[in-house]
Amino acid sequence: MAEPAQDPPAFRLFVEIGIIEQLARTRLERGLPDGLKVSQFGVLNHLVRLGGEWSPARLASAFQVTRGAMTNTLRRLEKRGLVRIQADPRDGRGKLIGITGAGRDMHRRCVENLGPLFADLSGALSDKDFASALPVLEKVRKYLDSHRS
Amino acid sequence: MAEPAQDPPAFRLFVEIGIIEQLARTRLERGLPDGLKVSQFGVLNHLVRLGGEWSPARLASAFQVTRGAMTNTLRRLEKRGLVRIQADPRDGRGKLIGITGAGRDMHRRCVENLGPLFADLSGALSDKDFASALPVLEKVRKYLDSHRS
DNA sequence: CTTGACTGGTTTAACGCTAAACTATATTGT
DNA sequence: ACAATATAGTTTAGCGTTAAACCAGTCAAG
Repeated sequence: MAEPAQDPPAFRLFVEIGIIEQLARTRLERGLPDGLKVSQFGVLNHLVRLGGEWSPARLASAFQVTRGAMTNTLRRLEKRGLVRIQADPRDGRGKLIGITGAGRDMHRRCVENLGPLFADLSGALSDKDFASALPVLEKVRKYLDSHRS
Repeated sequence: MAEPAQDPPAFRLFVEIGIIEQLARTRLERGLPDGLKVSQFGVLNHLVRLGGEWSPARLASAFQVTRGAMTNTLRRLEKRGLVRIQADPRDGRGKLIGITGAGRDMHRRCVENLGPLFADLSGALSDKDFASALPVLEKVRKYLDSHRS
């Protein structure tokens, strides 16, 4: 049912990645509370883990999406009261994004809801499996990131 | 610039996959002739490699997208004359998709245009690297595929 | 037969993403 | 100081995707 094995390994890797991305996204989204999207949870998770105030541009760069996409994500998060958007006092063009208390609560709920899903996955594959694939993926990501003409 | 290392390996793997999918898709699309999209090239490649006539439902299942998405992709391919859509003589509901001569030509042009990109990538990573990540990704894909409640 | 359940394909609404154009503010070089 | 350039954020158009509702044709059990 997958792609023919005659394709070169690099190509097959991209095909696998494309399919997994699709399946994982819809799967995660079904587990996220209140219709929250993966992109929105990603930003919340980022802010909770790393803390502090982030400009939209830095967030866009961290997630490798366009600034337009980040504008959209942040607007939806703000509309729910999950992040706070202020003007950057040091740069008249800039804004600063911080997480709110409601944002932290929502993040906690997300992590709880996602727990069983990752637990199931850990039954099928070990952390070692995941860890063995990570270095290659990081290399691919860094290559694509730096060589994006 | 990526996701914090404190997240569990499975989570980090999904984050990497999400970012790579995005970067790879836009990168491939810039290399594809005449504004062809990755999803459209995927179907052409499938038909060229495996040959024969395929129903939209089988194609949707092969690529793990909804039938609605495949309807859309096939309509665009047909509008360009790259595939042929006929009624299935054995099933009044079904259709059969086949590639046309123009479709084969387009596929050849795609492969030519994509050549340099994959050549560059082979400079940064070996086939061995790709091959080492593939088994884990296949396991993840199969797990997500079978357990999609 | 005929009813009920299933499957194939389409359509629509809602969302995410990119690319490109645009405004406003910073920064750099002369 | 000033002009040219770069950066921050927004907006719009276009495409892809899912989910859900829908119609038409198939198939199996009474």
